[in-house]
Amino acid sequence: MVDDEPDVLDLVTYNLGQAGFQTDTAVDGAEALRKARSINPDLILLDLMLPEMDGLEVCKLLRRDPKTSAIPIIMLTARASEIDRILGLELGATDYVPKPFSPRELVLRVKKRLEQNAGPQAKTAFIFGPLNVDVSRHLVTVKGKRIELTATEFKLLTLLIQRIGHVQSRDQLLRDVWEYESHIDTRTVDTHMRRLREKLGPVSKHLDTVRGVGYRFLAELN
Amino acid sequence: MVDDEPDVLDLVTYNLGQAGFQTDTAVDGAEALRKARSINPDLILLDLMLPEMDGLEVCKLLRRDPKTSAIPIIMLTARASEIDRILGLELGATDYVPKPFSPRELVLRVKKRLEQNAGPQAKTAFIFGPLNVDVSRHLVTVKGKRIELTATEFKLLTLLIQRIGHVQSRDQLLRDVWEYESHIDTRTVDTHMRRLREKLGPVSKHLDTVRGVGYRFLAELN
DNA sequence: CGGAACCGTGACAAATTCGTTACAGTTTCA
DNA sequence: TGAAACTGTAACGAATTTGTCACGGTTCCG
Repeated sequence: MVDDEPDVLDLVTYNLGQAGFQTDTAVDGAEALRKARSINPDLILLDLMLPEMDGLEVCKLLRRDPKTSAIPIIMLTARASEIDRILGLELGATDYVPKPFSPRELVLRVKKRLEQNAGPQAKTAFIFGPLNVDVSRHLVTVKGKRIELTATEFKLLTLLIQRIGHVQSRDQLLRDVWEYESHIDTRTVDTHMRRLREKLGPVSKHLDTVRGVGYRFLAELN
Repeated sequence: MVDDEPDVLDLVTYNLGQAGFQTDTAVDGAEALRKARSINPDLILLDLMLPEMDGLEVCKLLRRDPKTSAIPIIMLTARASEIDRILGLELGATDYVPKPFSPRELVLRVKKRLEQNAGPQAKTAFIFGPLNVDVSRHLVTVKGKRIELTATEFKLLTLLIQRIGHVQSRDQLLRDVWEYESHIDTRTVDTHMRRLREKLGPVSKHLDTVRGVGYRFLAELN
């Protein structure tokens, strides 16, 4: 959500959180653009009255960028004129909610919009610096260059990404990637991890070994 | 429990004590916030009618603070209106009990709520001043700087944190961290504690030796 | 006060973990 | 059918972790 009023941000993100959504916030257009490109959110709540770059401009830039052009944008504003609404929608807003609004109504609209998107456009693409992973396309690229992974390697990578930050023990990975049902003593996870790291090159630094525990995918490298 | 009526406080805490719960009390919002942050209770009983800062405000602040945001809050009040209830629930209350109430009913509700929390929503992130510990991410930071702990050190730290304030004997730690099944005479707990303290630096003051008994994690440093 | 128990500390060696190489069986595909 | 790719296992060794021992300072109690 993009809004320069902290109270509104807090109230709406709280309500969305209660409804089960993960949220992130930005207080101005520049931050919004940056985050949209790096996080690739499922939907953006965009206030029109922003400091410096107004919401319409932000919307325009989001729509122009291939990385963000498909993200649904719900515009929020106290502006009631028909011209503003139409302009916003023409510039690419998905929907329009006038302020003041009830958080419940907003949550309901967000829910509905995401349900509509759940089918063909569910989030399946992840970006981490030079690494792009598109799950539905079975596509991994590093700096735009395509990396060929085997089925098992791809499954391992995407599972770690989906559980980003959380350490997965070898037994967990055997259960969830290999679908083993009981504990066995094997080094096969280690071997696949090595192969995956080889193929990914330097971005394999995102694949972190926690000694004595397991592996995890790091969103950020320090 | 937070209430400005001493009779109510005494009655409820007595009944909760009889039911086996440890309790602590606050008579106003400021005290409640301070204690919630330092004690990190399993649940808060919060009266709406408080002097100075009312219960809704306290609830709001508790929910905003990462340290206290996950604590279940049961609201107590003589206010019967639906608006207040919805507002309270929207601000983050877990449940709502109208005054006057039977202490028995309250204890039962507390019990049920705590049982519901015992399973899938167990806490995995802890904050103590500069120290952050995130169990599922296997992440420990001090002043934002990541601290690398070995598997055993991490296990020892998190177990003491989960049993915060309670002294764990060496035998208990050997059983629960090392998974030894019978008593052995060893100094290995002491050694790991030393290593953990070394890595944590000044915040290791939270790791307290109780001579002749064992070790505990202190929520606050005096 | 002195002795015994306790615990922090430094040093060392054994144990464990995991990256790596190599190999062989299985599967896939032209 | 045969070659290539995939997958899992075994063995080796480097790095890290772990546990033990001995010493000495601190605390407690008779």
